[in-house]
Amino acid sequence: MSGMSLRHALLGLLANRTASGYDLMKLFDTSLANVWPATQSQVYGELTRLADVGLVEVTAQGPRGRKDYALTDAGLAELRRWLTETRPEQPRRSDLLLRVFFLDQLTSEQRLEFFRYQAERAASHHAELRRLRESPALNEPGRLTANGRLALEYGLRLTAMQEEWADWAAKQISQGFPESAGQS
Amino acid sequence: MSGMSLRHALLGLLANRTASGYDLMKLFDTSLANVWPATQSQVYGELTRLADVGLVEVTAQGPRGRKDYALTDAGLAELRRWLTETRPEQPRRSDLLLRVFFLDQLTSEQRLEFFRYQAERAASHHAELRRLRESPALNEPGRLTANGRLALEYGLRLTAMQEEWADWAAKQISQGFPESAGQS
DNA sequence: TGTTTCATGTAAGACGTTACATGATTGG
DNA sequence: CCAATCATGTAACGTCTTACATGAAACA
Repeated sequence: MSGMSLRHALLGLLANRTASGYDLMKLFDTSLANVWPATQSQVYGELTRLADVGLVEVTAQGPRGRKDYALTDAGLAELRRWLTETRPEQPRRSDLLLRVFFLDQLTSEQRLEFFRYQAERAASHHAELRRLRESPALNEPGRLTANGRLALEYGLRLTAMQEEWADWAAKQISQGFPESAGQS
Repeated sequence: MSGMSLRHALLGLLANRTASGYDLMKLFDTSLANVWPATQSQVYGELTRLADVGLVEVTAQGPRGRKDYALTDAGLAELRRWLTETRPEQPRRSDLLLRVFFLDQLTSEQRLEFFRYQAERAASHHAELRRLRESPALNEPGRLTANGRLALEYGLRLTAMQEEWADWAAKQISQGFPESAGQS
């Protein structure tokens, strides 16, 4: 009962306009791809559950069994409650940092390679986000895009920091730190 | 079959010294708490599975049914394979950025408060990590602590960046961006 | 003798992923 | 008429969390 963020992502998207499960899927693959990916399976399942508890409702049926969902008053209230009364949790698990803890299992050369790769990957991710910032989709006015720019700025700063850190770590290692622990 | 990082966390810890499930739990609660938390339930279950596939083995039985586990040759090989032949994935979901996408549901005042809180929280997390850096546990020599310092530096840079970003976003908002969208 | 610490295990449920399955409609 | 797109749904499986359950040994 702690997370449920997929649910709130759906409510948030429906606050803008009504949409079908199919429409919502596309939004997850485009605007929300970098902050909260979701699969088709999840979207349809959660929409049914949301309708069951009255946070959304089907307002129209289209061709091919299409159902248009809209936010109910209860749904909007729940969205605002989530935004104001609950606090975001930062992610606790890092695949990257876990590896860093066990890096003494490798040779200095391999450790260097590890951080060089991280620096490179962060740099290319950063470049990708810079391209996204200049893309036309982000520069037309609109609610989601205004907020999206704030999120994008986070990504730019994060990837910049990651590159600097990896460079720093590589330098530490090439200066013989930590005392070349070697294998067992 | 993609992740399995809990498995590798256990292998990594057992590369240092043999340990019981109980010992490993304590290590998860201390050294790995900030990079890969795990519950008692998970640890015991995964240890049995690791023994089943021969990556670890029980080398001694102690009082109270205690089992000491050690890494096998296959286990060490798997640990090194994971470190060198697989690439870390960065986390894709952010509870924080998801909220940012829907912030237009709030008033400017509430949005300001949101970012002020984020700045504050990042600052206090940063301070906590600085305290950890000066703590005696981090300053005795040892394999895990040398690597831990690299991970800690990441945390310090991350929290610093988060505070700067939140301050920046608050400033954007107080300058009337994005054009005070208001409620529906 | 009683409490704390050590020590291991199982079960139920939420969430997420991948794959399977089905079919209508549109457009060339 | 055929292919792509639109559109929804189910099933199996893996991981993680919370809670339940049990008991031996140490120590005061």
